[in-house]
Amino acid sequence: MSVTQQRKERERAAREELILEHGRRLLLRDGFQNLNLDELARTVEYSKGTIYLHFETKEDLALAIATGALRERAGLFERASKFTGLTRERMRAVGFACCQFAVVHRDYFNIEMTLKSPSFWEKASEERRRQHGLQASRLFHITNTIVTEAVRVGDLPPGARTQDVALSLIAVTMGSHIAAMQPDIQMLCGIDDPIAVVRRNQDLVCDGWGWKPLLQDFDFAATDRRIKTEIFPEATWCKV
Amino acid sequence: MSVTQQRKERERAAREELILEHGRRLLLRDGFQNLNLDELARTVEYSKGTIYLHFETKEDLALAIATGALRERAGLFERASKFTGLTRERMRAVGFACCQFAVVHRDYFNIEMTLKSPSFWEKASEERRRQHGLQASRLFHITNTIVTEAVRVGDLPPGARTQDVALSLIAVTMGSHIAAMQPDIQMLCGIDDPIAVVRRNQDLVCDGWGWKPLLQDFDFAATDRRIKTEIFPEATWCKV
DNA sequence: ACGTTTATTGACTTTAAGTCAAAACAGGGC
DNA sequence: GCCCTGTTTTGACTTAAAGTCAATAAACGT
Repeated sequence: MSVTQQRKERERAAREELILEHGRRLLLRDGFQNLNLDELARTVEYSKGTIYLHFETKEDLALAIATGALRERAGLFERASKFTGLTRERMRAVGFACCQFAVVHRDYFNIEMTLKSPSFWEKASEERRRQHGLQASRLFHITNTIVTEAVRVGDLPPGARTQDVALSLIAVTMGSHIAAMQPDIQMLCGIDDPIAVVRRNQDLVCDGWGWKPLLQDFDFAATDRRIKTEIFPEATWCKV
Repeated sequence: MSVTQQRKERERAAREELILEHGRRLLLRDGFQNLNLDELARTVEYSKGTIYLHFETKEDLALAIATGALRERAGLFERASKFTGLTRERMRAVGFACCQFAVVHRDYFNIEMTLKSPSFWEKASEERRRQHGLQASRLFHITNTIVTEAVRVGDLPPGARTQDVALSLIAVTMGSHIAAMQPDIQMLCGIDDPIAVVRRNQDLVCDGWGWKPLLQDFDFAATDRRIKTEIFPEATWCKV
């Protein structure tokens, strides 16, 4: 590839990044339905036609934005997985990463929900769906690796299928994030700290599997302090 | 109110029911975004204007459909809550009800997800939002009542806040339904029976709270048989 | 400087939600 | 049965926004 072509490729990538950046802002502000590509075009100071040179459809754009966020989340998971300690402490660090992400991208889960419907998914391009799947499996594998290690060292019962453990953690985390953010559920359940809800529910599921050490047998507050100090010093939301 | 007015009111209600019925079918087939009110008008053999005499916006219609489904779900919960036995068995009956609903309305959760975004919610009418909240709180109270009873009789530790227990069950159920229905997660986790995933995860959370009797100490297969026989004979999906 | 290729544009097409003036209908009095 | 009046229903119209593409501008090589 010639030098000129390389430069053009760089410029193209920079422009795509610019569109994604402003797109993310508008998507979070307005939701997918109300995201207006004419407005986005005005904002990034390119024509709508140019946006369509990068993204096949509005859904394609939204999926690309979501994938970017997912990549960032996977990055936090990776940092968390480097935490040293008992397997349950390491899992806790991943849970911490998940909350850190939720705090920084407060409304990301609303977008993620929009994606889950088949009628959305099928309007995005093949390639972008692949990219999204790639990041999703990164997240899964980080979780699953720690679970596998836990079974190996006997912190989890030998009968537990690792994917089932990972799945239960994914499900409870997703569900807790959504539920704890709903105003009506907040009211009914008297929630004042949604993040605390997510972490408590993750603990419940780990305890449910009999993942040692159980909540009652160990000082996880100390673990949280270490996670915060060693891995996520930027996590000002964590009061430990 | 005159006899004529009463008849007109009945006819109006019947028409609304007709619109909701066909609306539900099209909404499940096409998703919210692709639901076409011109097509719906043709299907119910009324004009689009008439549909707008019943519903302020497309969102309003979709919310009404969702509320109908929620009402049905609450009905199943109510039936389940009449089950006699230990508190954990009664909770299990409610979990069973939830799965029964999920089997009958396989794709309902996709719709429910669409609702959760503020940009959707704010386009529905005040009254329909109230109705939806009403049904949601019915569901919550059935769950919460059983949890309260469990704390009272000592099946749950006295320290547990009942809303926290209820919330964790709501969250894990919601999350499991969504996660277990996603094709990519099914692939990664090797899911062949999504309903089994939901029930297992509900058990994990109950065990996590220390809700007696724990899974390992009791024959819940016998409970499931009783639930099926006594409350949900129509639940052919349940193999016990 | 000039022709050729590539990149960008925004006016245009299309689709579908939402509106409302006009048409159809129903009920009651004669 | 017919007309008049108030109510219901309609579907052509307005509007908004996604997506397209012929025309234009910029970049490039000679």
